[in-house]
Formats: sequence, structure tokens, C-alpha cells
Amino acid sequence: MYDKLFNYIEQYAGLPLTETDRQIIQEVFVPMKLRKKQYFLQEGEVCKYMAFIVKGATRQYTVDDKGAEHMVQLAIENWWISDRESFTMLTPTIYNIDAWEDCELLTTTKADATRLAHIPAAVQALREMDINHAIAMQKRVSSAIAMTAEQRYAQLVESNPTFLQRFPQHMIASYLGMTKETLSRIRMKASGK
Amino acid sequence: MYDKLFNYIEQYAGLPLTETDRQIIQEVFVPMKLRKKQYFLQEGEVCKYMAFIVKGATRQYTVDDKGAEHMVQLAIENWWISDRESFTMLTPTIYNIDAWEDCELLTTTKADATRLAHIPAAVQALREMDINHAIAMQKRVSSAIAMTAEQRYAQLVESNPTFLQRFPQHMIASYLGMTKETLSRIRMKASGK
DNA sequence: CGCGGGTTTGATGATGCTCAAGCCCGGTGG
DNA sequence: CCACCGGGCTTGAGCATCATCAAACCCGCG
Repeated sequence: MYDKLFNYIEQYAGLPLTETDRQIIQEVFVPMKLRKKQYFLQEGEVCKYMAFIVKGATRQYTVDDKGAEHMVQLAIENWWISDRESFTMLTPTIYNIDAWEDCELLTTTKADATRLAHIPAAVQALREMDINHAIAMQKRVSSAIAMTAEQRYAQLVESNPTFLQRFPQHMIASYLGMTKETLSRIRMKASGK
Repeated sequence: MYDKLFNYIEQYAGLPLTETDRQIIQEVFVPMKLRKKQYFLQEGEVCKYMAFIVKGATRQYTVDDKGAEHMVQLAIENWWISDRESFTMLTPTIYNIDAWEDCELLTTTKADATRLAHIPAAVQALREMDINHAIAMQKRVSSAIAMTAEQRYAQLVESNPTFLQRFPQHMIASYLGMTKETLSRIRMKASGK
């Protein structure tokens, strides 16, 4: 259960974890299961948990006034979920996060997470996590403002082909900032050639 | 010169800096001046510096195959610039960063920055910086995929009115993911009402 | 067998882009 | 002091891309 998290931390930090470190991490992170469609976070709440995905897939999205969902993030094993803004500032979130596949998570709270400050590898890994998240978001911004729908899809095929296996097309479409119809047509054209 | 940076750190960390801390920070961060239009980073280089803007304004952008520029970030006093990806992974960057107004910066390198690890307030502030950056980017993603050009402009007026003063309209337009003509028409319509 | 979620297909139209011209204004040099 | 120039902004006409709406299809599952 915790092995994936240990691996993640050791890999990102480039440092091994001691037995005591592992002990502490097991106390700080609490397992949680989520059934498909179950919410991890709902608009209006304060995001109390930050979680590491051991198994499963989740989506983070906003809902507009017409009831349409807009995917901000799709996440699978070894990714982190939470709304950093709500989590750190304790403000109500504007996002929803729910499970698309049944999930096993390791969750922690802001208070518990402070205990990690004494584990250099964990501090380092969390820092990397934030940076990676920022980098990923920056790439999405730059593709959203600079590329056509077709190019955005091509980029996803290139960089995250797994998503295509794990999530239905209409979610992918929303994630790419287009409608399911447009995505469907793009895929037709791409495979036709 | 360094005061703005000290303030920034103390404010974000919620901790005071000791005299020694200040001493170290002054050694770690090197002043640099940039004239309008001068590059801080060019596509293809590795990003060697991370910088705090004491005074001035910069823009970060990509250039597509048709030669069009796409603004990824606009930054002014109290903001940080660098390509986190290139800076941390030492890979060549795909971005350009240059000065739109004459700038005074405080720069540091990856190696020098490690010295900050001994200053809790600095560690904390840098962490906040990353988180804030990620949050800001996430908001841009969510508005880019979920909102119309008009709504995106309205949101900017709401959240970053200063930008409208400091940057020419065609840069704002690019930052918002639309053409200068579209932005011009939106502003006409908005002021007409 | 029929139902529901997901995907495809088609027709229509709005949004926003492209290209082209003209305007405004501050700066420079004759 | 004026003429000219260039950068930025506006305006307009036509067009491409993509969204919308609606219908049909596909397929796994109860």
C-alpha cells in the first residue's frame, strides 16, 4: 500500500528513506478508498485533504452556469490530487474532484503534513511535486493559447497516451478545451490518414 | 534594493529574518539590470537564473512557426521569473523572457539557491511562490478551457487591472489567448455600455 | 430485449481569426 | 516648427474553426 508512495518519494528526492522516516510517513498518510463517481472534494467545501493516488483515476473539474463540466486535471496512479489553493489558504474551493475509477488513496491533512518537515526526502519530493504541477499547468496554458484543437490532441497522444485508455472521450475533449463532437471528428481525420 | 525581497519573504513566511539570514540572502541573490527589450532567457538556452523583480516588467512567451508570439506570463514587481522546468532539470527552454520596461532584478542560480535551505523563512517563501505559481496557472487553464474571450477579459480586469496599465494591448490579447483585433472589439463593446 | 452511457454524423451558426486599410500620437530629424 | 515615421490601436469584410443542436448508432449489462 505505502510502497508506491515510498518509491515516489525516494525517486523524486534521490534520497533513501530510513525506517523511522517510513514509520512517520505511515502515520501521516491515512488510507482512503473511493468508489467510482464518489466525491473527493465538492465545490464550496474547504479542501481538507491532499492525496496520493495509489490506484485508480480521478478528475478535477468546474461546472459552469449551464451545467457543463470543464476538466482541469485528470489524474492516475502516482499523481497527487487536492486544490492547493483551498488546501493552503483554507478558502472554499471552486473545483470538484471525484473518482472515475475505484481508487485507493493515501491522504493527509495540512496539520499532519507539517510532520514531514523533518524528513528531508519528503520535503524535497513535495517540492518537486509542486514544481511539476506548475510546469504541467504552464504547458497546458501555453498550448491552450497557442495551439489549434488538432495540435492539442496530437500533443496529448504524444505526452499522455494512457489517458486515452483510461478516460472516456468526452472527458478528454473537455480536458483539451473542445467539445466531444470536435474531438470525435479530429480522431476520425487522424486515423483516416 | 534588497528590501523588497526581504519583505516578500517575511510576508509569505510569516517569520522575521535575522541579520544573518539577510546577510546570506544578499550573498545568494545578485543584482542585475535589464534594459527594455533585453533578453533574460532565450529559446534553446538552459535557464541558469531565477529572478525576483524589484522594479520593472517582463514577459514570457513562445514563438510559433509563423513567428507569432504567445504570452505565457506577464510579470511585474514582486513576481518571480524563470522557466522552472529548464532551471530545475537543466533542459533547454522553449520560452523567451525579455524586459518590457527597464528592470532591476535579483538573480540566483540553482547552486547558490541551495544555501537558502538553512533559512526556514526563505524555504517557506519559495514553497509559497511555487504553489502560487501553480495556482495562478491552474486558474488560467480553467479559464482558457471554460470561458469565452469576453469572460476572460472581464476576469483580467477584475483580477489584474495593473496589467492593463503596464502592457500594450496586443500583449494582453496574446496573454488572454485572443488576437489584438478581438480584444479591441471587446473593449469597445464593454466601454460602450 | 431494452436501456443508458458513450460516440458518431450532419446541418447550421456564432465566435473569433485573417488580411487589409486607416487612424492616432509621440518622437526624430530636416 | 513642421513633416515624416513607426508602433500601437481601431475598423471592416470575408472566412475558418469550432460549438450547438439533433438524431442515429453502438455495445455492454441488467
